[in-house]
Amino acid sequence: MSTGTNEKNGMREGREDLKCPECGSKEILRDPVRGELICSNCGLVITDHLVDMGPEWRAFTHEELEKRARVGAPSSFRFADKGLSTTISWSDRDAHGRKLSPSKRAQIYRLRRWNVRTMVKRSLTDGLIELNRIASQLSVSNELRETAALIYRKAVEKRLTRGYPVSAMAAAAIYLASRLHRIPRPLDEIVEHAKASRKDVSKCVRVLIRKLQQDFPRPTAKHFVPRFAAELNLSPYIQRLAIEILDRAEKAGITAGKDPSGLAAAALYVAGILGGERRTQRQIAEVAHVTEVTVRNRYKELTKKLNLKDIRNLLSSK
DNA sequence: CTTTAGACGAAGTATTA
DNA sequence: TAATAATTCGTCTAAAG
Repeated sequence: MSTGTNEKNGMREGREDLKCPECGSKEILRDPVRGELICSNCGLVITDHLVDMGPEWRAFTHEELEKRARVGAPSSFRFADKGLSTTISWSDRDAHGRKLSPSKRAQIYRLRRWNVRTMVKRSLTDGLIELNRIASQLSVSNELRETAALIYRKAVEKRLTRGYPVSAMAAAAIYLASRLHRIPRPLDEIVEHAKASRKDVSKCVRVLIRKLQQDFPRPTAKHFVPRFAAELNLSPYIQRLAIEILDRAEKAGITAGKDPSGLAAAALYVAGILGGERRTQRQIAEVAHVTEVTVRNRYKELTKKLNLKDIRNLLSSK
């Protein structure tokens, strides 16, 4: 596919000099009317996103299907549905049921293709706008946004977004991107900011995983530790302690089938107590998006099956 | 009054036949 | 596809601090 140049981890590190994300050209023109940036080389339209005002302008491609548009108003998404957003049926007959002449057929065919393309464009831009809205509220990094956008674009190209709420698909893309970056977030945390039900979002996640044929590493408890710890203002020492606990839990074989974020929560809870930076179960449960009950159960298991007395020594000896 | 602990059925998930 | 097992959730009760 034509997106082949930028693979799974987004396109590049967040950089502020202007460069086309698609072809790398530095010749970026500014459309004074719309405020859009256009790559003069490949015609890519780069919009700053409309909803938030973070310092980053970020880059999403609405074009890569047709590689022209070097002059005049770039064929932006706005231009796409001018007056012709009707659907065109796929039958070979006209309104009276008569068969169409070959030349007519060819003409209609071209119309249909054009029509489909504009629809693709529309769902793309809608989705990317929504994606950016959610990402802003979650304050995720730009790299992650781009990865999410890439996932979303692939989904649209493969027609996977049909039948699902735009917001659900966008949320799912962010969720999966965060997994790719090994900075997973609990699904519920993302759902909170999406205009869709948890059910729909997880449905979209499944669809994407299945149809996109891409490896989305499963979150492990350890991946959650830094984020949770930061939100709880726990020191790096406590983090190391928690990770050590998780290592042992894994060796003890009590992690299988358990919710990773619940596990991370409990480990931090124990580590906090051991290290003298205690947080309540309530606090921890909140940032981990699990219930206190879950924190308790995991915590009980950890203290029961693990010998935790020597952990401090073990850690300081490292 | 807050935190912790435990019990119960409901609900969503993963595994197996 | 349907049944089964394991897990988490929500809510309630109660003890401890």
